[in-house]
Amino acid sequence: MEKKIRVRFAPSPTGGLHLGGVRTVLYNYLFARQHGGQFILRIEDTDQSRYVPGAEEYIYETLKWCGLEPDESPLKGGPYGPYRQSERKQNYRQYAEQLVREGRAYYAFDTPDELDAMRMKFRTPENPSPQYDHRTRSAMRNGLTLPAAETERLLNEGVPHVIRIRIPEKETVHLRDMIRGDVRFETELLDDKVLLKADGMPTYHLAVVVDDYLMQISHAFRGEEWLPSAPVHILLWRYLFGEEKMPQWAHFPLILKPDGNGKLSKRDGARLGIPIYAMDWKDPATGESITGFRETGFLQVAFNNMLAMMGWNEGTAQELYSLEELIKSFSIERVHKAGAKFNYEKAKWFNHEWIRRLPEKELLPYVKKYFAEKGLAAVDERLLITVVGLVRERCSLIPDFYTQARFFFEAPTRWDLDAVRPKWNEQKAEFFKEFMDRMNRVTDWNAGNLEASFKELATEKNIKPGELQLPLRIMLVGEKMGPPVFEIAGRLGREETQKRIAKMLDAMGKS
RNA sequence: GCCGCGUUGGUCAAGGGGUUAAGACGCAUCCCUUUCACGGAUGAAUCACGGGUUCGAUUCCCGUACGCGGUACCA
Repeated sequence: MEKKIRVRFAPSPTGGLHLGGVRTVLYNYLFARQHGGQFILRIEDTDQSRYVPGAEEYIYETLKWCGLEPDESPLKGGPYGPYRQSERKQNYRQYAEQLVREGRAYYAFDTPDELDAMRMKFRTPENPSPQYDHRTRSAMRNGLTLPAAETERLLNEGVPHVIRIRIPEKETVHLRDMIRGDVRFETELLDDKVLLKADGMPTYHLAVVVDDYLMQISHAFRGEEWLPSAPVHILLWRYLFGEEKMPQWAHFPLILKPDGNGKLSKRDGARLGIPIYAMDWKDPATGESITGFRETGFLQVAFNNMLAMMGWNEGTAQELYSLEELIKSFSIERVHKAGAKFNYEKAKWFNHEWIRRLPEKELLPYVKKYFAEKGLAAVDERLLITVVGLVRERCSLIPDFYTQARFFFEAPTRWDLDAVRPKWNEQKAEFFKEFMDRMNRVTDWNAGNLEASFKELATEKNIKPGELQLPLRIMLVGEKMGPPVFEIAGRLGREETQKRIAKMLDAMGKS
């Protein structure tokens, strides 16, 4: 019988969630949904010193905004809880001690200073960072070098100590990665990683293996930065639970800086003026804040779509995918091996496309919320719907709706008079005065009728209608932008249109 | 330094022994539109380098270069 599909995302609450992190969530989520499996959120908070207040809540909020809510999490609970590693502390020690008993790990009593001294002592130009490994461990204070009675004594006296894995000397560890295929590591080059820290907390290495086992994780997907430590995890699986029970691994490529090289970092956001976190994040310690895609005006569907395409491609020309479509089409095997540079222009393009194709009812909440923030709270909902339809094509971010449509709700207070003046004359002023009057005769007020009336009068006056359209636009909008001008007047209504024409005519006369 | 992973236009990428080497973003020109966009058309621009293997290599193999990641009682 096939193993149940259970995948987990395991962030540490040490700050906001950047793009790479959210993409890992997305891929995990897609895989789980695609196979009818469970998506689990586990919080890796074993390093209490780095815990940032609010970071965990931020993670929940991000997942919620992205629509990627887990089936099991610290909030929801579930059959394999707790889902916060700090609350599972008591689980880990027994496994570490089991390894010691079986000769696969050992106690180490070296102080931080002693470790530094060792690294200094063995440092050479060829080896700038000496490891705690089979070459150096014999020179350290640990269960392998100390007499058994001495180790026992230190333990009994409660001397601070850690437990380190004892890496075998000459073995080749094979990782079968769903994306990269067979990756080999020589244990000769691996170091004796700490498994259990002096404070009794496990390191990531022990915790990930124990928790994946206890939570029956079937597939373990994470960022490429974990690839080098994969052999340690494989060894732990072999010693503790058996490699046959080990989840299948996949290591995702990194998301790189838009310019230059390197992993995308939070600094790049401020430097380049682009969002790199899903949502705004304010570091409570430093006060530093990073803008998010949500606040910049991205749609949930577009954000997910953009993220999914950074590192995965179905092999067709299709680029636009809803979450549902992604669930159908996604496959781990088609995730790239190489990292991708983040391209903000393309990200905006995705958003633009989704703004154009999303049903109005789904778009409206975004627009309403933004309008409210800008002090345009009490807008006529029906007008808003038609206006959204009218301007959506020219908006790529939600705030664009405000610049593109605010004039439907507020009369302009300033006009781009320079655009009008050069060709302005008394005859045109006359035209508009008469046109205001003529408008009263338009029985069925709509764009088409209004345009007909406008052109009729222009012909009578012997003026090219085209020369009058720009001034009319400036009167209604204030600047050279927006949908076709008669469409605007049609939505504005007779009275408001007349008011705006009169107002600018007045301003024109004064200047 | 060592280990690991990568390398198709500026960017995201398809392809994978014989192709005019898809497509998208961005850029440029033109058309449409007497606004700004959308849209349409066209264009510039790519297989990191060197050796093999082969009738033939962008594709397979080996090197080199370059980039990235790791090398913590961080995750």
